[in-house]
Amino acid sequence: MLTYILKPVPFNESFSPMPPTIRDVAKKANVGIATVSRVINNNTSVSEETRNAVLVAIEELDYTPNPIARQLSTGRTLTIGVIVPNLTLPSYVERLRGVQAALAESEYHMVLYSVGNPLDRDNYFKDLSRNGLVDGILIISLPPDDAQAERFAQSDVPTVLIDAYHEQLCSVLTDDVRGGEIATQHLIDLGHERISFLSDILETPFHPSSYYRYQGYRKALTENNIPFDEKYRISGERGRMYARKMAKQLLTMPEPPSAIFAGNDIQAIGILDTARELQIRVPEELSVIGFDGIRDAEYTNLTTIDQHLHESGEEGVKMLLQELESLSAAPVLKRLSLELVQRNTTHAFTG
Amino acid sequence: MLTYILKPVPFNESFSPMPPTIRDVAKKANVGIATVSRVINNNTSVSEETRNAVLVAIEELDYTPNPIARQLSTGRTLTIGVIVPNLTLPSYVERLRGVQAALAESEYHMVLYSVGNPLDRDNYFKDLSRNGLVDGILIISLPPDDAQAERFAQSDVPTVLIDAYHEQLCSVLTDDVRGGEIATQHLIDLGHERISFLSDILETPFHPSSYYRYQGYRKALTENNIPFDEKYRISGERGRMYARKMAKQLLTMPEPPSAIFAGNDIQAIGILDTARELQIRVPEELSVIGFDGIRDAEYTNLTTIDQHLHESGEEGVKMLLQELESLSAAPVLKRLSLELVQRNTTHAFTG
DNA sequence: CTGAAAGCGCTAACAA
DNA sequence: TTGTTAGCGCTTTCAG
Repeated sequence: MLTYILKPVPFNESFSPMPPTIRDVAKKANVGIATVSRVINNNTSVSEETRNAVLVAIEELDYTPNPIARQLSTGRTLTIGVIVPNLTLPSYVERLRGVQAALAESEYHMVLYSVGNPLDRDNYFKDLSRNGLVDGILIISLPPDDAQAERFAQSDVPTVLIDAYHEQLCSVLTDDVRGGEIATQHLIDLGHERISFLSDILETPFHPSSYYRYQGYRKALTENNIPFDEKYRISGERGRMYARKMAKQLLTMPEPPSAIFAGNDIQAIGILDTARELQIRVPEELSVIGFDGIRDAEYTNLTTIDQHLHESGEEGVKMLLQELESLSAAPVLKRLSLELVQRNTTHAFTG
Repeated sequence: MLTYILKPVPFNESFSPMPPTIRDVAKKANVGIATVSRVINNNTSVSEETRNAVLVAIEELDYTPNPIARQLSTGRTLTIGVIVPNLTLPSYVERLRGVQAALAESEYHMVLYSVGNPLDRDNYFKDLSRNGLVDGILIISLPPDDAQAERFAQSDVPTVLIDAYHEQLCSVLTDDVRGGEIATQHLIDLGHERISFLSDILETPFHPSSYYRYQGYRKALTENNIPFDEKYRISGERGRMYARKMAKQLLTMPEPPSAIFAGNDIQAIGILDTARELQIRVPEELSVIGFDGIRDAEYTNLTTIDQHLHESGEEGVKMLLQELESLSAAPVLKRLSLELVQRNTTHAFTG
């Protein structure tokens, strides 16, 4: 019999371990729960008097509406899912900063889905647009394949790609070909002709931007009638350490380049390391230009192509918020501008 | 009458814009929804036969359980909220990387609550532990006041501080005093006596670590019978540019320091900028040591005190996950080790 | 081993 | 202007 009495434990008004619900407020204010809901949601159809009574009850109970219940009821989560490769590269972080800054001014929160391997990526791509966990999706530097893009496009969760492209989806992009061209042209303008291109692997790219930058490099050479020489092109594993090794290979060959265009800033920094090690003075004896415009480029005084990473994040959010309020059909594409930032690692060719 | 017929629109089996629910699966498999739920949750009390039927139905309908509904029902969200200052400082990012890495191996997701100003912070501190949006909270580099800490401690959402301390809460900490001592001792060991301490403002600290490091600096001086000279201490706004200015002030005075201990790596890098500008050779003419062990320190070959930022994030998660499965009462405190990383910016004193 | 039914806390018709 | 009620999609007793 005791159990019977113990189980329900009703009306324990004095001490409530559970947070108050809308029902508690309604009871306290002597109104229906719908009225409380109206007050919470600023619905106009509530008399000033009633509203105040509810407000007082809310205050006294220190009540906060339960977002989960709200989400289930409305179908909106006020959450944006951001799918991003593990924060290994500074460029991802910088883009994320932009996303965060833009999202801070909206009513949306940000859930970070960090991708460590292709499987992670595929899982997030597959589930996130349909499990109701997010209202919108932002994908950074991870190009979806056709089937995945189709899935996103079909789903009713708006999706925007940043630094990735698919014809079916909205995207914020950089013109990597043009960037590669600008970088190379800068070196040519300085009088260089033996110009190397050092990057990560172009053939089976995780992400094709290096390849596009390479195309820009080739284009600039052609336009200036400088023959392309395969021996000045080198590519390998990603990362500063690998860049060092590649740079060493480049700089120790018989007729070394007088300038190197690196696929990204980190690789450019690796080149600077090697130059120091080999006692090659930069920029007097060797010009180096990077690509990205990460903060480290500033710290190391690296000349680079700034692709406005922060802005890419902001623009992505802006685009997504627009989709969110007016589900437009056609994919929008926004190209970001590029900027040559001259610092201390490029110099006129000196014999 | 038409409206009557149009409203319900039942049994539109052929094309369903809405994702399938547990009820659809139950219907298809000819079982009750409870059984489907059991299968989803790997409850053992289901016959192999029934289980298979359900699995097939799930497969055919391409069904995924709705996490929101689940959350409302179970009260668990499988989400960890991470409150972190705007990702402005590299050290925050590095800690976050650690958090992300550790969380990736758990079943939890990560929601980022980025704090731009004290108001943001107070709001997150106030609401997050009781609105049911997260199962646990990780706070990075944001010390709560007594009332806030009390609130966290009372709430049933486990909370762990990283790089912040309060007696009421679990925390992962660095011994900044000891770190300051190690850094200073290193310079003293190299024969330096005119040692500067350059940092952000100590008096009204947003975060007290600089002050603790300063204490370590003083302690080391005292222990080595080197009189402290106020003119060698300078502090000002945070950031590399301000550090440059402060360094200039320090290095252009009559009897400039032969070594500078910077409150953090970014400030140390600012000092290196100024040294270059003033044509003071580092480390031959000036030794510089930083604090933190961010990646930029590696890039710039900076000698520094590595406080294992990445590990702090991992440890924070580990601690939180423990709290999550066994709500222990007593606050746990974990101190991280410190490491002097000697690179190329410190050198024996040369008259 | 299985199904019916009662919530989880809220929103949104609908009726009054 | 208000209250009643029926869900949102799931988990979890409780019977059977």
